[in-house]
Parts: sequence; structure tokens; C-alpha cells
Amino acid sequence: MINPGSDRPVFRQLADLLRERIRAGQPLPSTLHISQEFGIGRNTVRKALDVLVGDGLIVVRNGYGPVVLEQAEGGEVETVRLYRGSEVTVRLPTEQDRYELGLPLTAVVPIVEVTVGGRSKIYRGDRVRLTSA
Amino acid sequence: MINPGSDRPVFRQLADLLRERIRAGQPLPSTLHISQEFGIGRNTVRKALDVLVGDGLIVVRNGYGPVVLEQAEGGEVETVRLYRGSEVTVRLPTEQDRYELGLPLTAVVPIVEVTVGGRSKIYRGDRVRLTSA
DNA sequence: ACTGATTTGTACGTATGTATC
DNA sequence: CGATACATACGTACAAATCAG
Repeated sequence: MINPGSDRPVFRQLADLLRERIRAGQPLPSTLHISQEFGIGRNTVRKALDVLVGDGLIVVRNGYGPVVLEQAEGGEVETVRLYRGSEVTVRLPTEQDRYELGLPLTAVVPIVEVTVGGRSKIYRGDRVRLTSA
Repeated sequence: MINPGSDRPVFRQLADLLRERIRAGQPLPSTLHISQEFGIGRNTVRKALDVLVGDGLIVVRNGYGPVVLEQAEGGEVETVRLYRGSEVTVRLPTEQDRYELGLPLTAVVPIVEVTVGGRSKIYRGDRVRLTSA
């Protein structure tokens, strides 16, 4: 299963294993269950989950278990049409952006903000393509 | 300085303080120094640094101290009109992007690529604003 | 509305490994 | 080679959010 002496860190090995489970359609148990199943500290399990959050595969909420997201929306690139008057700005994620998009602290991902008619919407820059309609 | 009983987590409070120091042009000492200065555990300091890494303010390397990156501040913002058929993608800079834009190796800046009619042009994401014409 | 159990969030400490100087 | 500094991983504890009854 997991080799503690491997070159690849435990939390990455675990993330790989959990990724396979998610791909197989399985839900994720609590961090405590996972830590007991693999004999790994809960902190390490949490770090593995951080990786999956960064991949857009799951989200975690306080007091609630990990939630597996739809894989179609997970890594797919969304195409957004820009109508006349749309404005686009790009930035690195603010704390608010990370909260809204479920980005981990260490993920460096461009944020795209599209504003039209005073309303704005943000996207992960690596998962959006804009076309001027 | 830092209020452990605050609603705002310690690592976020610390991240805010360190962000101000970076803005003031100060370098960051080691995690051990920071933890001793503020009386905070090193793990918590490390998490605060994670916040700054995610913001693109610093980078951390194994065996080396935190490195404050150069920030794009005060640069002029260029407005680019997107005509019909334009496509926009966003990414973090490749080596080629850095060469073309003269970006320092340490600068973490989103790159905006505008493609129209097979020709593409890249911009620094923090110095460009796109408007759909 | 309240209680208790579960689960995640935060924070501490400690130890060891690895990279850099 | 030794000293410094970050990376990983363990354990522990308590707070906060959620949920089931």
C-alpha cells in the first residue's frame, strides 16, 4: 500500500491512492478513518487531502466529511463567452478567492475575474478559456 | 502583535504581519527566528509562510531561507481590446514567457495570452486589463 | 432547543530526513 | 565536515462546525 521508506512522501502516496478511489466512484471516509486504515497520522492524511483539494477533486468543510466533487467539473476546462462590455482582470488568488474556489494555501493558480454589468465572477485561470463573442 | 484568542487564526495573523514587512522591503528571517520572535510554534509559522507562497510573495526552498519575490507594483496597466474571435488563456509564466517579457526568474505573475487569427500575444496579467469590444 | 457524537480546524511539541551553506 | 534551515511525519490537545437523536 504505502511505503514509508519510499522517495515519494507518504502524503503524496496517500493522495495517489485516494485519487484512485475517487476515480472508482468511492466516497472518502473521515480523516480519522483514513489514518487508522493506513496507519498514518491524521496530519499527514489532511495534507494528502490538501493535494486532492488542489486538484479540484474534493472539498472539505469543518465538521463535515470530505466531499467528492463531480470529476467532469473537476479538471475540465470551461469555455466562457465574453459579450460586449465584459471586462477581464487577472490576479493571483486572494484569501477570499481561495475560500470561494477551495484552493489550498500553497496552490499558485491565476484567478480570472470577468465583470459585466457590475457583476463579476471568478474562475481558476487554468480551467477557463475565454472567447470574445 | 498576535492575539491567540482572536477569531482570526494565528497563522493568518502572522501572515498579515509578514506581508506588511515584505511591503516595507524587509527580508524574512528563518522560520525558527520567526517562531521565536512571536512565540509561535514552527509548524504555525510554516503555515503562515504557505499563505505568502500562495500569494506569490515568497518562495521557500529546502535548506534555504524564505525568499521575498519582486512584486509588480506601480507598473502601468495596459488596456487591451478583445475583438470578435479572440481567445484568451491564462497560465503561470513559462521560461519562454519570462524571456519575452523580461521577467525575473523569481517573479510570480500570471501570464495572459490573447490569440486572434492564429497570432498570439502575451501580457503580464497584473498589468493588463481586457475589455470585450 | 438541547445534548452528545463525529469531524474538521488550529496549534503545539518532537523527531528525523534532506538540502543548502 | 559541521551548522543551518526547510520537509516530512508522528503524536497530542482543544476549539469549532455539523449532524443525529
